Amino acid sequence: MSPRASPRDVADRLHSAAIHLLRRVRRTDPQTGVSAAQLSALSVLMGGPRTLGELAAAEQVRPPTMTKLVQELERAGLAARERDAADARVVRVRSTAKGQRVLQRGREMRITELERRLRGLDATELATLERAVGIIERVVRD
Amino acid sequence: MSPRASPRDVADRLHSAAIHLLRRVRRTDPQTGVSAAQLSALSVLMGGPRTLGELAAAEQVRPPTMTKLVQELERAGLAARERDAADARVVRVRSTAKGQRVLQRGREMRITELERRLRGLDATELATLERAVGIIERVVRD
DNA sequence: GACATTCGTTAGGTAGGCTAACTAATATCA
DNA sequence: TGATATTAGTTAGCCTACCTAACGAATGTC
Repeated sequence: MSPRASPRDVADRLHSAAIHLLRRVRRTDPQTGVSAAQLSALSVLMGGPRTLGELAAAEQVRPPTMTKLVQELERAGLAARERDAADARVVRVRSTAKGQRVLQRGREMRITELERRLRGLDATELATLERAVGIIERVVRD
Repeated sequence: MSPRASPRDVADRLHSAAIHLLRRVRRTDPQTGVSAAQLSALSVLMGGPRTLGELAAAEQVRPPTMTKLVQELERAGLAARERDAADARVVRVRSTAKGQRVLQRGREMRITELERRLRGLDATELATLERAVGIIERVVRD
């Protein structure tokens, strides 16, 4: 067994790995027609409508950023906005059928390369990755 | 035990986790005065001077993007440009001593933010992350 | 010497992020 | 009840990071 890794070592390597991973998948980006930020927001909406604030929190961006992003999605016909009946301040965002189709297709193109590489892993490694992803999401969400 | 995750699911969530992780650590960048792109370019220059084209290729961006980036680095005194003696078309870029110091410090701030979050994990989780990072590095390296 | 190629820059556009300041709606409480 | 505070989202304005197209200057080729 290797000596126990310090949080600092893991942080350093995790950071580096994340950069390299994203650079890798980014290469196929232009072919998808949908940006990473849009895909990511759409995937949150797959779980059902969200208020703009919830979306911003889920995506870990500020509200004005999400306002713009949703405007883009709306213009592209991928999402729709509705005022809440009970509280007229809130804006409810939902993905359209088209949005769901595009998400499916765009996501596929984006991660196909990554997926192909993961196929070479054995079940144990895959399970480790899965657990790690859960930990990362939790740690980052905070 | 949850049903075994498919490579596709893991790829999807891993991709998403990487996006969120980098968004998070990027927030400390403004305090360093150096952006992520600049840090990344600087780290390439640590390996010695590069032509602008080589830098662009290494960073997987187009030449005009790198032109601007290097102009910023130069303005900040972090890198220097020199015309090649043999071929007057090429521009050779090297990092300055200040650039190297700033790279070190900026990288540290990013890592520290992440590290702070990892401190909350127990030993098992940290070990899982460590193994996962190794797997990711191997998978992405190709 | 004419032409093609290569390297880098300029010009102009898009997306994605931020803060500050605003409007509108709702909640609180004297 | 009416004044005040809080909350949700938008607008305005700025920045960085990317892109393509078009260009100038230097070099290579025939």
